[in-house]
Amino acid sequence: MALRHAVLAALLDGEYSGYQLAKAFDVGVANFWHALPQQLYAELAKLEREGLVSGRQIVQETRPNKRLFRVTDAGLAELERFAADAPRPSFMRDDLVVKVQAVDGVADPAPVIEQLLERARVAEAKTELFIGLLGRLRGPLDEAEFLARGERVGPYLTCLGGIGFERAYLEWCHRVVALLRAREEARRG
Amino acid sequence: MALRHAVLAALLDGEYSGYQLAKAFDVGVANFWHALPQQLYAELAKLEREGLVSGRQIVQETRPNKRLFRVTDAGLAELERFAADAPRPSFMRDDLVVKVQAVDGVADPAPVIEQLLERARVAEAKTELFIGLLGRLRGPLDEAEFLARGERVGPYLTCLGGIGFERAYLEWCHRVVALLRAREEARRG
DNA sequence: GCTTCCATGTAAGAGGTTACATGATTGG
DNA sequence: CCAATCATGTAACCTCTTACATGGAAGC
Repeated sequence: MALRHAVLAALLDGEYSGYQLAKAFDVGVANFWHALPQQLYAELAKLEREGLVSGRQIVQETRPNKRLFRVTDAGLAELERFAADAPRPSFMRDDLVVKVQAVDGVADPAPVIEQLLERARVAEAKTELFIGLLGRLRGPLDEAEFLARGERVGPYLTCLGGIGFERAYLEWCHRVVALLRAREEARRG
Repeated sequence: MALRHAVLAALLDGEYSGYQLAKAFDVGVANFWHALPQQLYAELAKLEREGLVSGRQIVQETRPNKRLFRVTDAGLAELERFAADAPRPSFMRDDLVVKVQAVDGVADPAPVIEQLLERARVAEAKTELFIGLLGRLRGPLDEAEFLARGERVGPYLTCLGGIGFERAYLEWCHRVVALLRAREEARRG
């Protein structure tokens, strides 16, 4: 039951439609939570029924109509309650890590190496994206200034976390690839 | 459908019971996948029905009987197939990150700071655990030697990844805590 | 005596993924 | 002309979590 809180947290930035949220929670982008569009539409409907968000219809002519949502006072109270709750520990569940764990049980490590390289490219792309986002968040201020006196530092901090995570992942990918290649050469040569 | 592959990967090390696997996939330890005991018992039963693992009963006198499982040839083939499959991207889903994202929407950041400090302690404890595990995995060899010529480097590599991840998380926790505290002081003073 | 460890499950419910459905508009 | 973007959902399915159940042995 934390998707609801992720949605509420995202809506602290302003009004968004399900579609816009879906992009923010997308596979390639999501710096603090991931969810599919279907989940978001369902969750928004539920949150609205419970009075934690309120939506208003925007009639558009050249495009489909949309509904913009904002957090209600009850929603803010729910977030406050959530923040004070004991967090459930977060879990590692990553296909690629399982493949590396199993890498010396399989005959051919080549596909794993390929996937590590692809994941490294993804990490680099995400990092650049995040760095751009940091710049937009902090506006004209420099980082120290923004962090000390900016109004909304939450997204900035999670973005910094995302960069740190991606850099750690990138380094690991490179290290594992170098090692698997060295072992392959040793085996053949 | 990746829990099955995580189980197969874990069983590459030798024969284990559901109970032993449950400890390895436990909340506090799990360095490459997390799962609850119930999931593992169910998954092992399923894997056995499908012939990917085979179990043998160990009758014990002072303790309950147990079943030890090992990977079959069909299981190895399944792992091989899995390793070559396109990986599904791994997702960020972490309560604590959501709380930080929302931290400037809530009145009192104190509980979030407390949780970040606790998470930092967990990261340190896990890191020590992982370092101990590395030592046991590499045995008498030094790291370079083991990585170059050791037989089973998969678990070593995922453990290195776990250490890198925990260190990144730890640094982020410290940074966020320092910042939130500075802002609290500025707000009050 | 109380807790923890060993050892294995069942059942119900919450949460997440995959597949499907619709339809105009904008860009290459 | 084909693909992507905008915009919102439903339905079926799979996975994961929570709660419950059992019972002896070893340690404090």
